[in-house]
Amino acid sequence: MADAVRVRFCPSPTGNPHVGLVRTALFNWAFARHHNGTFVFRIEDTDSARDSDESYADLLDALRWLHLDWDEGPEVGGPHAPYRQSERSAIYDDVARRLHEAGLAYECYCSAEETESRAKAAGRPPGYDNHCRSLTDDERAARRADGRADGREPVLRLRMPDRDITFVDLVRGEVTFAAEHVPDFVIVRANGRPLYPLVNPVDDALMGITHVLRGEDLLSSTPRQIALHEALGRIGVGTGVTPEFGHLPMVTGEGNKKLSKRDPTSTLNLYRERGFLPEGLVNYLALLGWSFGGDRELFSMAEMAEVFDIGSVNSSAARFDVKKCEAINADWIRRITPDDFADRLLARLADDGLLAASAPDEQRALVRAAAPLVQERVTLLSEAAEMVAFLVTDEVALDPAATAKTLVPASLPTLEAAAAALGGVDRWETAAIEESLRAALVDGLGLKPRNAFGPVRVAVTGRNVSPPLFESIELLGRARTLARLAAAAGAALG
RNA sequence: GCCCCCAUCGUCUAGCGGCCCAGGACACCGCCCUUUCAAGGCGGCAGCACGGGUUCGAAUCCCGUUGGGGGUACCA
Repeated sequence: MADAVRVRFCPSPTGNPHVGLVRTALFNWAFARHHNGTFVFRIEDTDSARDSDESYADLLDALRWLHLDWDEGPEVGGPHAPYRQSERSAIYDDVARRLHEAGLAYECYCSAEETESRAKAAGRPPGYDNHCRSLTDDERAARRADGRADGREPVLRLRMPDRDITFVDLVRGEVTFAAEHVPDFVIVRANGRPLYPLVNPVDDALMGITHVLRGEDLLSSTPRQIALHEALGRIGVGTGVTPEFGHLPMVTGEGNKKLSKRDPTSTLNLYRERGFLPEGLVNYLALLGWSFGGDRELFSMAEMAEVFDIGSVNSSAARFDVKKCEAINADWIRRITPDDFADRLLARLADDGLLAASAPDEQRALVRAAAPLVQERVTLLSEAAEMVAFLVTDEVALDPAATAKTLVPASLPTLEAAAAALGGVDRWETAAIEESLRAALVDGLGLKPRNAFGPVRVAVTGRNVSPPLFESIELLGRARTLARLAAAAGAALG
């Protein structure tokens, strides 16, 4: 199993997870599952100034909610634990020391100002000029003495090979960076703390990662990582095999800019709060840069994993379209079983504080009975909850806009006639309810159905939008229905 | 500035030389159904960025232009 696929998802715990991050996790997950490989989850928390435990917890919670299960990583462990880089500093210190001793990395005292002024003086574009790379021992000692005198500690830079670096990107094909455009880069800060360009490849090497699938924003850092992998191979860290790289297209927002954690519309939690199903969100995200084939757009994660092929991933950026995401979610709401939907609706009601934990079983039963009626007419779980809320309260909350428009003095006769008709219904069931209401309002008062049932709907459900009216009335029961009709009549009078 | 990547309807995409005067989905616009909202049905609008090649033949291959994006940190 030497060539078993091992991929990783390695976010840094800063801020809220966003949908672009989720897409990267999803593609890694699908790739691993497709190849019966291993999906490693690693936390890159090497920047103590920006990392937070809260964000770390959010990350785990997010992956769990999305059903992106990991084989190795936080809370599940694995042969390469620990999986939080903040707990691996001894490893990085050791590797950095060995790279230095092997002459593959060197100390550099150049400040940013020095580097900049040298570039300007030489008429070169900004960037490090490998100044300290080829110092003689004497010169190096002098730099060190100078630095110490100024109270400065050196950074450690990796020595880049003097050749162009070409690699075959899994989604883009061959990519080449000329040697002169990739200067020696810092792998350890002056304060001794390792940097991402070091720890990321070190852990990939140590954890036996075979394929690196990440965002296109990291494409130009690839030659540095390849150089580092080669250096690691030389000092015997890891397998000595450089992983293959695949750069996923950016997920963009308005203005076609890369989605950032600061963009509120990109925050995963926003979609959770709005009542997206994880299946719907994931399904939509899969469509960003990849397609199932055969004009098919609706599929489960398992189905995706079956056919996922990194080579067929698009190379151009994709815009996150909330409308389309909602449409896919709506399809998913219709796709899950009625029982499943009812369970999630109940959970949502509880989360929204609309259904107390102590609520009687009859209320839960009412919601279950109403669930199929709303399952085919909502886009989000939050809408469904709003739509059935009238069933689990004694007094319905009348929507002000609906009330102002519909519960007007002119609708008084309608409400009274409806109450009278419903009071006389023998068998309290949908068909009889509809029959009596039609007879009283449409035939009796000569109203158009639209005008006849509008006030009744608002009176009973509190809103203009509700589950089908007659079914709703049946579920609500006679007593509560009549009470609401009476209350609405009062509201109609002002 | 320099480096790298990208380019099919408004958006996501199918298309990997002839099956395409370009297919699907979302959005949008009509109509039907209808107790609201949906769902469903039918129809419509709309695209190969531009210019050169290669070829009997190009959305598909090559070059250039333009446009967009990413990177250029002692962040990740």
